[in-house]
Amino acid sequence: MPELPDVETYRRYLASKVLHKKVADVEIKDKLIVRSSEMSIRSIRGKRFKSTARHGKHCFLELSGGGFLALHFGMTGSVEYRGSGKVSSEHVRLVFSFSGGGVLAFIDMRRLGRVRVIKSIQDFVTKNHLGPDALSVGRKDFERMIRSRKEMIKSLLMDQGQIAGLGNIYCDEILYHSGTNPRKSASKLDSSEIGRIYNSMKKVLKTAIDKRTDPERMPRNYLLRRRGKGASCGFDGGKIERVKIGGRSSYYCTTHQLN
DNA sequence: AGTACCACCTGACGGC
DNA sequence: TGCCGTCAGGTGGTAC
Repeated sequence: MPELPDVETYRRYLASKVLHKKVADVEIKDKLIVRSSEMSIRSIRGKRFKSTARHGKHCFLELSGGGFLALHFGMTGSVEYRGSGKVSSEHVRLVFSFSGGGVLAFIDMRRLGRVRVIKSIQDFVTKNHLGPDALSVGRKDFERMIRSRKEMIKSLLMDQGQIAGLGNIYCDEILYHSGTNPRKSASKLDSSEIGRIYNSMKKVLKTAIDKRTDPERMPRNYLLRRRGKGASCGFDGGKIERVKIGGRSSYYCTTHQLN
């Protein structure tokens, strides 16, 4: 479930579990997810994780001696630390074991995740054409970006090259809160509506991170708790409908998002 | 530039 | 029970 709030939750989890521990061994259980040389991944042996960072849906662990381990979770990726014993999942793809005990596993059922070693986050962001992080982008830049495009607002928000971090679930959530039809052309949004989208984006992301993306803890009226057959809007009881946008299922309220 | 597909992957679920 | 299509919160490529 890895969009920005999930990845931020993983980042905090990693910061609390694996910092400053010495990596005693690295086990690559699935070569498919390793997207830099196996050598570079193996060379983490003997190093420590110094700090954590995140940009959009990418999580970074700084390595002692330079460089970063970059994690991307695809559709089903996650990380799990065990102080003792083994990680039980049958989809463990990569395992770091620490001196003095403990293991960190990268788990990914669908194998769409990617793990690599990089030199600098800045270069990585540039090379991968990532836009500014959705949590740090400023209102002015956000509005300029929206106004420069004609595509459907949802597709635009999903585009990692424009803003990094938003995926299918949270784009729907944000537009549901701002009362914007997901199919509306970005260039047709006026300043006040862009402001509503911007504010919804920040609020939704912060709420999700605060609740650690646990659906049970999220507010009842959130759309992500109402995806599915015959659901009704948490604001006005309107009918929630599903349509395809950019090939992805999109849910919206046929009452307050009709514009 | 915007959109519509296809591909990469695995698994769950509903219909017959 | 088995098979089949569809769907799933990601990204990258192609072609019109």
